[in-house]
Amino acid sequence: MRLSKSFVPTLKEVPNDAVVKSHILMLRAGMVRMLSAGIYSFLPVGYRVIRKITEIIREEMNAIGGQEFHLPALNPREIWEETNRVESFGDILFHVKNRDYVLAPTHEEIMTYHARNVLKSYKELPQIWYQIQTKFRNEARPRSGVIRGRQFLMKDAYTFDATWEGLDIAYGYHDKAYRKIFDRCDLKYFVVGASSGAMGGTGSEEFMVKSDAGEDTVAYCEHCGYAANVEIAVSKVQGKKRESKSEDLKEISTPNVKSIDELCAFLKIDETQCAKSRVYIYDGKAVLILMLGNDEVNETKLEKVLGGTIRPAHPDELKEITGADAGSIGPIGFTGRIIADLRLKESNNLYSGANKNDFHIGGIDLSRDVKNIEYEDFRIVKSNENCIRCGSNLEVFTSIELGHIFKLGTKYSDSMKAMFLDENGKENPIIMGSYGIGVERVMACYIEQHNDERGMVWDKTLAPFHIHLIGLNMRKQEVIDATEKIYNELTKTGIEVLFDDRVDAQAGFKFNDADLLGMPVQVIVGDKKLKDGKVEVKIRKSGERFDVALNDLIGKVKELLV
RNA sequence: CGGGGCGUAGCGUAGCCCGGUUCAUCGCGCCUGCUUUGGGAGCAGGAGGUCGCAGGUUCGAAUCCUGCCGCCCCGACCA
Repeated sequence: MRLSKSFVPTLKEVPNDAVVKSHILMLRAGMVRMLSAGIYSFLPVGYRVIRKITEIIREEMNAIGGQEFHLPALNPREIWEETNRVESFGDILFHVKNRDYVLAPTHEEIMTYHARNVLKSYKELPQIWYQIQTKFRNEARPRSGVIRGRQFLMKDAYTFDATWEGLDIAYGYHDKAYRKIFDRCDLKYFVVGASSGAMGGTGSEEFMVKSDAGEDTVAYCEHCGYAANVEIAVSKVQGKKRESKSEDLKEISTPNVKSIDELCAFLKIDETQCAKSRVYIYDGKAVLILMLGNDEVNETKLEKVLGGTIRPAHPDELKEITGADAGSIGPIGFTGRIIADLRLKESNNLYSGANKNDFHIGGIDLSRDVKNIEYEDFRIVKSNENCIRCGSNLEVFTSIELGHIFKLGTKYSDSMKAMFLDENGKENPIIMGSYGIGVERVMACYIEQHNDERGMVWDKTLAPFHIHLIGLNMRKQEVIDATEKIYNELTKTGIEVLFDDRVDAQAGFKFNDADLLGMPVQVIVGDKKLKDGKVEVKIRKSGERFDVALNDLIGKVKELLV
């Protein structure tokens, strides 16, 4: 492709609205342009990367027996009514105004629609169906450029099996295929196993990439691969040791002391001698949660323990329930259910609120003084705590979800009546799985992981072009002749060349564009070196440059691109 | 949907607080000509703006007020 005739609007300055590295670089390199919040156009260079990614996905999906579909984005609303997802998606689902259609946010319903009444016998199963297409979701807040959009490309696959064992096999295929895909894309990723949530399935895994632009907070152990969303993550953390002698309860005047830090400063004690109180309302009743020191309550864990939705008590409720305001609440005298974090198990000599403003109580022995106390894990795991599995250091960071594989079970086949007959002539719902990959996210994550201060750094696999050919002075006939020849010969051998043949661009301008765009190998042709029959080759990743004789160039380039 | 920020030429910006001969600034980019040609060139000339939109206050509004729209960030939400 010749730059002089191409639309590659590179930018020297960083556009105002871009914050995330990958977004900035994609804009600066002329790969994408925004049309509206969360809606992006891919320009020629950017689209080439999308094509490379989708081709890898396609190859790996085909390798496990996947069959590619092309499905409508415009769907009759009534199909979505069958699974009640018009309601469950709510505002996320785009509705067409002048006809009863919705824009598909995913395609379980449509695939199931095609499966039902057609896949009727166990003999026709299993099947793996997939598509790589645009999805539409009315995200309340699109963000981070292409990473969370209202319109985005997704590879989604669906499996149809006659048995649960078959589903396990299909799921295993996808797990392997996904690892191959992300490995081939040269992404550093990790896998978070999660027990299924609202989807009602029996298992799922998320493929994640560490990134500041991420939306999920994850605890990860580099050493053994333990990874869990911080909502459910656990670590090995020391509890408070029970001291040999329990002191007597004592009420202490603590004027204007509200936080644990203030209490520690006031009494000159350590935070690990304090039990922090939090009151939640569950099922109309108040529950007191005790945490050691400044540990935060993990509300997801709490909901799991209690078995339903909770909310923090309002300030006026606190006063009514405990007789004190936040900051002076504690277990002594609290009449409702009390659950303490495991770190506090059977602790004594603790300080906590007195349920009386401006007073705290010391010498609390949970075993002695708090009857019917329960213990559960409520902590939010923090960085540098020890891995629950291997004891190494845990890291806590935000991540982007690249892909998700999911054992759906019969949720959709049940509600949409997609049934098959088994060997015994008995009718059963088809057992399904669903498996997604965010295509733009693969691209954004790659850029997040492969860039330097000069721009993007592509490896051959995903690079929009293999070679960036630069003619330094395109007014000189010898440079024109040499670059044209190189361009034609490289192209002929199947190498993808971006040819900077612009006449009016300065050398420095071209170098900077080439570094920004980041093709793996640059071939630089100037009249000075041409006189000696040589051109310069630069390796983008290492910055290394060397001269190559014109006659050896094709061979050398091929060698570099292996 | 809550909180915060922003909206001036293709991009990045000054001016806004304190309305008026600095009122539409500057850099990059763009066009023409000449020069230059291995790390975002030099000189000369030039094009490009409903100051997000709509009202209002005022003799006078980019500037003050109200409403709306758009974009970004934080939060809520997220199969």
